[in-house]
Amino acid sequence: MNMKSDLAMHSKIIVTVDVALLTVDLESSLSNGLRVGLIRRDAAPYKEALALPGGYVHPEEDDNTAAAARRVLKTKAGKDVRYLEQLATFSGPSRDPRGWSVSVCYVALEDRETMKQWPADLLARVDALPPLAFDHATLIGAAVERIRNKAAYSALPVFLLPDTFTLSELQDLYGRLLGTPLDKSSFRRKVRELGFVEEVSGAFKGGQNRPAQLYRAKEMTIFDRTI
Amino acid sequence: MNMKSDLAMHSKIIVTVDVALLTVDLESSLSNGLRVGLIRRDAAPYKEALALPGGYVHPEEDDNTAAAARRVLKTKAGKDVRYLEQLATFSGPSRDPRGWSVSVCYVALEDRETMKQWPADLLARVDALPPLAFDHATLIGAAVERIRNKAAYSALPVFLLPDTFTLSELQDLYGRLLGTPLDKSSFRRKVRELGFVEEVSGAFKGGQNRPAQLYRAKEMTIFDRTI
DNA sequence: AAAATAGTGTCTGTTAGACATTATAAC
DNA sequence: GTTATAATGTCTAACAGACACTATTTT
Repeated sequence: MNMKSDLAMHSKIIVTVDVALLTVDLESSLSNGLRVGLIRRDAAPYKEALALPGGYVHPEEDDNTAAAARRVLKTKAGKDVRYLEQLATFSGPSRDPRGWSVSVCYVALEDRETMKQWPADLLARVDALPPLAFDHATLIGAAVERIRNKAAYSALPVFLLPDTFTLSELQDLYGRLLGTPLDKSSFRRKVRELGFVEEVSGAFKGGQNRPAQLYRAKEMTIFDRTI
Repeated sequence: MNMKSDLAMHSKIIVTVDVALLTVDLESSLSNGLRVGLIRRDAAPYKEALALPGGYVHPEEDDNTAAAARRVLKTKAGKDVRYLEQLATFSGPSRDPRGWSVSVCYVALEDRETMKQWPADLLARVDALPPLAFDHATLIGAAVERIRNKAAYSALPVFLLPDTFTLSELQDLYGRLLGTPLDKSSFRRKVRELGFVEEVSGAFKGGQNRPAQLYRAKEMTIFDRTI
């Protein structure tokens, strides 16, 4: 098999990116609160169906697939995403009815406040997904698993919270991701020793009771290498 | 930008797979013993240069990129690989002189005995790589990092050993991957409680001294989901 | 017996979970 | 004061690292 025939075959492959944009709703008490941002497709295939934001890679425009993913999100959400990480690449002859396709899938994290601008009916609970186009339910499952796994040993979940947050909110978030309630004392000990947050001096969040100290993520904690 | 122009642009993208086939040489005392299987390219670009085994995805033949990676390895090594895992996808306009390219990269693990059939001069130490084609040095770096990270909490490294092995060999391997000598007693305690190996009853490995019990990996320990 | 490696036992400092206590606000 | 949540302190059981010890082979 020579290169010419390889190239001939190759040209049939569809190359896209898809992004699982995750956020968490700390209000909802049922389920873990994880939600994913969907779009409603305006073209075939799967016209009118719900799907992850995604699209073709544009070689003239995109410097790599991560840039393509950022461009797609910028188009759909109107702003740059705070955190983007490559998840995995899905491929095969039947996942896209147009033909043999490769989709490089990314996970993005955004806090609930920022996601307010996303249409509420397109923010689906990840544990109760509606029917989705392509194999996007599978991608979301992989994205959720990735973020859950990382919650156990990294500071990454802070991207799911606003710029400032209380330790109780952070604990609630980790508890939801890990699927188990955490002990307050142990959690704070851990957070202190890992040292990825710092007090916002003098800033408190008040409620019906004792106000809580606000914290922010320390500048450039190394969360992960992004490719 | 309509779909037609998208498709037109899209057809320029080169889709390949590359495989970092890793093994470990427990004899070598200098370095960690990790080695990667290379090939010498027989066609442009980078003709005559050293590179990872890889090639175009064949839509007619391959059911997905993992199948393409297995096919490439089968062609180069003549046998099916024991362990294959998707690593990451690398992309961009300049990593391949032929044009905008996407390479889905895989990590494969094989034991040293099996790798004896690989030409010795094409088994490079990962900590002293020769000049390589494309961005393959980067891919190898990512592959090594992945395997090192997994060594800390999984049974995956057993694929770097022959079917049967002694606990001392297993400890040596983990120590090399983790970059630190491990305590014999603690290591055995851990291996016992994780329970991913079992004795091969009556089988011992003799040397200049007390023979060591041989073990094998238990059938279908779950190492990881492969996509 | 000496040498070398396999394999086990024990001690101890650290840590994570459980839970009690104190602190500070609203009402 | 009561109530609610923030924040800290203390106790304990489990565990990991260090290291000593025993076991079994070759020479």
